[in-house]
Amino acid sequence: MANISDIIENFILDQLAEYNELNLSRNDLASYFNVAPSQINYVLSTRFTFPRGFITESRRGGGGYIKLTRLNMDNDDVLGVINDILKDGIDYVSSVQLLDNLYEKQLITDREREMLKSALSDKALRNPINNNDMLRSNILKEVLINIIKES
Amino acid sequence: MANISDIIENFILDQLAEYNELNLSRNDLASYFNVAPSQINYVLSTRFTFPRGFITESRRGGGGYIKLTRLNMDNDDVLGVINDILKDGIDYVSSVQLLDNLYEKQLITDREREMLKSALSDKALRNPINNNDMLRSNILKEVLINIIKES
DNA sequence: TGTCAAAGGTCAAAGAAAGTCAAACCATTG
DNA sequence: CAATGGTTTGACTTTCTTTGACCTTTGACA
Repeated sequence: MANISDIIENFILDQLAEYNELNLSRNDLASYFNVAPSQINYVLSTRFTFPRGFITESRRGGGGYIKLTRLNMDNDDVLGVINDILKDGIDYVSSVQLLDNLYEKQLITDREREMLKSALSDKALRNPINNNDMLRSNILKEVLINIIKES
Repeated sequence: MANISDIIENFILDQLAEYNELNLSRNDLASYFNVAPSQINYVLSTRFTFPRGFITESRRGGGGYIKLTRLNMDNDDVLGVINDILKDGIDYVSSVQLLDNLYEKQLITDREREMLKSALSDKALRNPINNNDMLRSNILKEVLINIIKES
């Protein structure tokens, strides 16, 4: 239990205790704990995962960073939906129903719903190989994650 | 945000806040921030781009200058942009810049911008054949048409 | 009119992050 | 004690930034 990954995990959790957002530098963190930089990725990808309620964004190059955000777990139902539709795609009609649902729950506005309907329409997604349902669910998933991130 | 390019970007945005036009001297700016003059070009070409609603004109030689103009985009222009920028696909970075632009013009909200960024991310669009740029522009097109219809 | 200094432009190399992936390592457990 | 699965490390990749050397354009003025 005293492996360095766990220690780093706790360190990060500590930092995160006060705010739901944390900006960290992979190199600094790595050298602070005297580990390979990629170990930070390992910790993030095994501990701070989406199912556990975290998401990360990052930027490379000079002034790069890794931004870690803790999701608000009040959004359990949305989380459930995400993992459901994630599985095997969703057709347009169902996705509209889903959007209506989110609107009813006041998780998205009317305008947002309409925008997303456009974005998820077969016309928008039209492409050579017909994987629209899968594509739709991927897009929806990213959007939903974004929504619960913001809230 | 520890990189100088972002700082220069903000500085310029600050200057630009009041008017839609700004005349700047590459050399002066560069020496003010203590960077290579070409860094100014870098900032301009990565931040003050057309999708973000800017154009630059310049003149060399004695009394030379760089003139930066923020485009004022109304609904009609958005249509133009649709046909222009989106014609043969758009990469993620440019599409984000376009969304930034629409946000600045108050045609979409911050939240809508973030949602659309998610929807247009490579992660969301990931698919066997790599036609992300085309797909992205199709989606964006549908959404923008929808927005204009509403307003 | 020709020359030259004063701009700005271009491009490629170097630098500064973060990401990926596989091999080596280690700890648990049947 | 061997198999399994989680850790740790390091080499290589990708992305973004910074710098500098060299190029082109322009206007002034001898």
